[in-house]
Amino acid sequence: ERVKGEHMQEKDTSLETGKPAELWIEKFEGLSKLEGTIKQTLMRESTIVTVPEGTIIFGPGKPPENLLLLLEGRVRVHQTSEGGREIVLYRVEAGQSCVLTTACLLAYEDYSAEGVAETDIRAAAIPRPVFDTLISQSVDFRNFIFTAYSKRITDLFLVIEEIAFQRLDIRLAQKLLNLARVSDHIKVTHQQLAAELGTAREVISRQLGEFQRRGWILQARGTLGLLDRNGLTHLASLDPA
Amino acid sequence: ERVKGEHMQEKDTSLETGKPAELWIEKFEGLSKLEGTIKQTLMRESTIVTVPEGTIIFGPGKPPENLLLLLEGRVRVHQTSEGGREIVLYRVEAGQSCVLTTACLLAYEDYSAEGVAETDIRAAAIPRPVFDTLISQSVDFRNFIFTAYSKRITDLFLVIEEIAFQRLDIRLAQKLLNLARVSDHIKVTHQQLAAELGTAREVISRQLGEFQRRGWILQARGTLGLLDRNGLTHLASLDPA
DNA sequence: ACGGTTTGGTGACTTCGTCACCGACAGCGT
DNA sequence: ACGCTGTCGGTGACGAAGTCACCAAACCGT
Repeated sequence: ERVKGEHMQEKDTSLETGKPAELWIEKFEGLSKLEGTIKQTLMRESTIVTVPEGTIIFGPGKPPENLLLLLEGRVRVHQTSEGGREIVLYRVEAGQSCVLTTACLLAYEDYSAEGVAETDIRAAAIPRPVFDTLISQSVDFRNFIFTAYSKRITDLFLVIEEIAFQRLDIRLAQKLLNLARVSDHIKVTHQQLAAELGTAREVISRQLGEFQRRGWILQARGTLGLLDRNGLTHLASLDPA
Repeated sequence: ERVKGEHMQEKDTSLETGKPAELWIEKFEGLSKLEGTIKQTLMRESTIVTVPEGTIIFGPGKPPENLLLLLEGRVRVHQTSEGGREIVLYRVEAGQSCVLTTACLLAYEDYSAEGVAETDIRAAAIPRPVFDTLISQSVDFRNFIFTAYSKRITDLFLVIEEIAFQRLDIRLAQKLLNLARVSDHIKVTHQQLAAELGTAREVISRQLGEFQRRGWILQARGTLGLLDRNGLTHLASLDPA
């Protein structure tokens, strides 16, 4: 079950190929305004890595030794309880840094969270020593990192507020709308939705059944289609004032 | 209801009084090994502040402009939902830094959490510019800060795991044992316990009623006493394997 | 085509959250 | 002492959510 993808394939585009160094730094809002020399250090000392979908980037017993800056793809960070239940904590999108890896770099203590590549990924890997240098030399880099930490923390606050206080049908409706931003057709199993919301599969099944009875969605094995966005939107906007 | 304690009373012991500067740095495990010059900067540029119990240290609309290092006392960080329900996110004890204040220093976005002095507090306040200088100049200070962030994040992971997956009676038993580490007599209301665990007061009342029926505790208005630690301990150690 | 796995559907039951309401107690002013 | 008021806690009824056991249909590899 546990997909043990092989380790990252390192590839230094600036040295091994004749191509000009990729200007990936510009993809990061917080990094684009770095001083020129800092940018150069960053480009020179970091490596572009690619990892295939499904790879476990970090997790219990897998301390990452690099800070990863995501260029392409998406990483899901989730936690699995003893009872086998799972909850998604947050996602890291392209253009963001995967801060938990730094948290682990400084390896305070064991954590039970795990980071998985949800898609094929391209990322810039910054070795610990370089990270340290950059932090000490650049205000902007510091801001970038601290901002990333803050975002994670506030994300977690949100998750806590939702699982503790928000009704499940509302959260599910929100999640569906979110997943359906590209297309009305979503490819996801009940089990996956349960993990997204930190609940049990049966609960999702029943709730989706209700949504279908109301004509909001249409279910099929492994997929579901939105029929009535308005119905969902209305429910999703309901607050327990 | 909302206790709007007056603002911090600043008091620079090293300048205003003839007393020798307090060696508070040694109280912090991560700071005691700082280089001498860094320590001096820290001592010189920071201020000792005291705040009375009940003061709201930071919260929505109250961006803190200092990094606080707690010398004495305890800070509770909690979140209140629209519906008026409350949950305790974590606590900052003496010897730790109140990282969320730095998170807010870099003011990523609004957060709904709030920090309250649970006891009278003495803390060293480090202004933003000094914080920046220290971060850039000292590896050890960086580690201290990053470790603090990591701890908060892993704390939040724990909270999420508990509210999502753990039975309430088990969590309550654990909380009671935790509160009763000094004395068998705890001074706490059902409402407060509900906030600790992110649930409703009625649920706590019923659960405590059950505990009492089993002879584990004895209730009185605003307090409760432990009669049978073993019973509680047994329940608390029950895992949903 | 076969057997195993994944997916999802269902009923019965427990636990938890919500709502409405009530009584008991402490503090306080007169 | 008396009543007033706000806090604290108890309770019943109900709805929402999680748990358990089990089954059926769809899918997959060989």
